[in-house]
This record gives sequence, structure tokens and C-alpha cells, in this order.
Amino acid sequence: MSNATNSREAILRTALQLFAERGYESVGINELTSRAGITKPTLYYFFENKEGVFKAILAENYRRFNDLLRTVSVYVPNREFYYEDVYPVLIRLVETCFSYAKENTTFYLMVLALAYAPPTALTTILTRPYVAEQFQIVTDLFREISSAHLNLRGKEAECAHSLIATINAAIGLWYQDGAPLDKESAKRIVHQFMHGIFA
Amino acid sequence: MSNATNSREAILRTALQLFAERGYESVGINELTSRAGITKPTLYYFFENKEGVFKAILAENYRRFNDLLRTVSVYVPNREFYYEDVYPVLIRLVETCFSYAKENTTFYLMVLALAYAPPTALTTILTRPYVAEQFQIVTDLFREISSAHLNLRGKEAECAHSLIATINAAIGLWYQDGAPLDKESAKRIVHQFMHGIFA
DNA sequence: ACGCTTATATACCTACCGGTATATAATATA
DNA sequence: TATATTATATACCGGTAGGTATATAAGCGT
Repeated sequence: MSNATNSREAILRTALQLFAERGYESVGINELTSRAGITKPTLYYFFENKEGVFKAILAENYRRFNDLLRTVSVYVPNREFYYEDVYPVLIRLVETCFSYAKENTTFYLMVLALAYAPPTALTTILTRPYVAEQFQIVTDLFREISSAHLNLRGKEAECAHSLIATINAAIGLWYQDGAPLDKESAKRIVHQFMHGIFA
Repeated sequence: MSNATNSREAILRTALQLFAERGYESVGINELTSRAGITKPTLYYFFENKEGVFKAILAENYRRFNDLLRTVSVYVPNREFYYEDVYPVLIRLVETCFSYAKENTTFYLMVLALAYAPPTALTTILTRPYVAEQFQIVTDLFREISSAHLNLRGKEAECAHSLIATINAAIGLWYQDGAPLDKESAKRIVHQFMHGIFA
């Protein structure tokens, strides 16, 4: 009984790495356990099965991510400025995603893959609640915004989907060709987004 | 010997459907053949193996798509208008992608998944050349454009990546929440893209 | 020191996976 | 009508996938 949580975390870390690199289905339990430096029964001691490992990865990572998004998605209206009061929240939101992606590269690589994954794949189904939660957070934000900017009424969901898609596209470009993911680019994205929405 | 090409095409059609719905790895040869209404040896008569079926799907569909993109990616400079001469090509390009996605829903669903798929997954590696070709087509277009619009010099690849990502994001939104995919939205996307590039 | 719980290993099982050896039915060709 | 070619089916194989029965080692409370 060398070390309990170490094994569990070695499994999660290794599984995340492999799943993100090659996809859930391509990774076998045997490879997973041997790469994590443990044996199969150890994995089945901590998790119900392969699917359970995946679920745990989603739960732990998405929970942190979505909590973070919730805390930054607070809109403070300011009637003295036209729609300029919308910028701070959105920029903060985008930046939060950016820095989360940078700090959790492997997980976010998987997030991107899952965002466009086949609709009835097991992984997609398991991910759906977390994506829905995230969508909910951003939609709620736009609902707050639309109560001050009436021209957005009824477009909240559309805005949310579109903004999330734009953010993920930017992060995808960062992965693939090292496009910058800083405050500058966050501002540009929001600026462009606002231009598309309010114009 | 009922019908030769029918079997081959039944395999390709069924495989595309299943791969797009649940992903390459989740679909077994047994399911594929039985769903296509044939038996295994018939599949192995027409294709080398499962990977061969996937390759054939990519080859046939991407060839048509990329050929189409090549034919519409022709920039005709017009010095009398500032950057307005860029709009026609880009709008045509976006519209072409849109209508291709609509007419080949299943294939494009797979395209989206593959665009963000795990980097070292087999399917990703097999898809890479076609994606690269597509990127090349659009980059070449921006190279033509940049010879008239010097402020784009050196940004051709960036523009290509960004435009493709934007197009795919729009098509993804169409799949997920039925966002429109018409001439109107193509214009808006290009307008927004240009705003981001030239601003 | 003794047993209880926690954690890990060896060895194994079953089911299914991708793939094939072999036979044969249908058509085209001579 | 005989023969080659094209296309399809039955039955099977080796390997590996996910998963487990069983044993045991380490720490902990008493």
C-alpha cells in the first residue's frame, strides 16, 4: 500500500493525456494502466470502469472551469456609456477562457475535440451536461446584458453560442498555429463580436 | 453477383453515416457490414481494410470539396474601389462552404469533428493532407489579395486559418442550433472578418 | 500483536475485434 | 458450352479488448 491518491491521480493525469492525444476509443485500459505505472486492478479499485475514468476527468476539470466562468460572468450596467459597459465582462470572460486553456492545455485540447465530436458518440453524451451548463452561464450573462440593452432581447442564446464558438475558434488557432491568446486578442475578439451583434 | 458498385457505395454511404454519428473507432466492421446489408468478405473485396474505407470516404468527398473551393477562389482586383473588391471572392468562398455543408450534411459533420480531433488520432493523420490542401487554396487566395492590398502582406496564412475557422464555427452553429447559413450570414461573416483584418 | 480496511499484483476469463481461407454464384468471354 | 473473372457467403482464426477472481501487502485502530 504505497500511495493511494497518487495512483488515482496518475490514472487521471495519464488518461487525460492519452484521451486528448488520440481520443477515448483509441486508448485501451492496458495501455492506460501500464503508462500510468500501475496495474488494472488498481484502476478498477478507484474507478468503476474506463467510462468512469472519463467521467471523473470531465467532472473535476469542467467543474473548476465552469465555476470560474460563473464568477467572472457578472455584468455591471453603466447607463452613462452607450454599450461600452458590455466590454469589461465579455473581455474578462474571453480572457478567462484563454488563460484556462493555457494553464490546462491538455484538458482544453480535449474540450475542443468534444465540442465538435460526433453527436451520438459516448464521450459527447457524457460531456453534454457540462457544455450545457457552460452555455447556461453565458446565456444568463447575456440575459442580464439584454435587460439594459434591449436590442439584444431574444438573442441571448444566439449570442452565447456565437461567443463560445468564437472563443473556441481562437483557442483552436492558438493550438494549431500559435496565434496569440492575450488581452490584446481578447479585446479584438470582443470588439469584432460586438460589431457583429450590435451593427 | 447481384451488383458490384452498389455494394461498394452502400459501404461508403453507411460508413460515412456511422463514422459521422459516432466516430471511426466506435464503429466496428461487423456493424458496418451488417448495416450496409452485405457481409465482411464483400467489404474486404472492395477495400483493403477498415482504414481503406475511411481513406476512400476522405478521398472522394474532400476531392470534390477542395476542387470546388479552388474554382471559386479567384480574386479579381479592382483598383477603383478601396477594399470592396475583396468582398466578392470571400463571400463566394463562404457561400460555397455553406452550400457544400448543406448538401453534404453528413460529410461536413465529420469534417467538423476531424478539424478539432485529437492531433495524433489515426483519423486526424489521414485527414491532414486534405486539410492542408484546403488551407493552401485559401492561403493562395490571400496571397493574390495581398498583392493588391499590401497591408495583408505576411498575414496570408493567418487570414486563411482564421477565415476557415470562422466558416466552420458558423457551420457548427448551424448544426447545433439551426443558425442560418444563407447569403445574408455569409455577408455578415465576411464583413466581420474584414473588419477584424483591415481595422 | 491482531484484525480491519486500504491498496496493489498475478493470472485469468469472455466476448468481440479486425481480418481471412475457402467455396460458390453470377456474369462476361470465347 | 467451357472458362475466366467478378462478386458474394459461410465459417473460422488469432489477438486483444474490457473486466474480474483471488491473493496479499501495508497501514491503522484497538
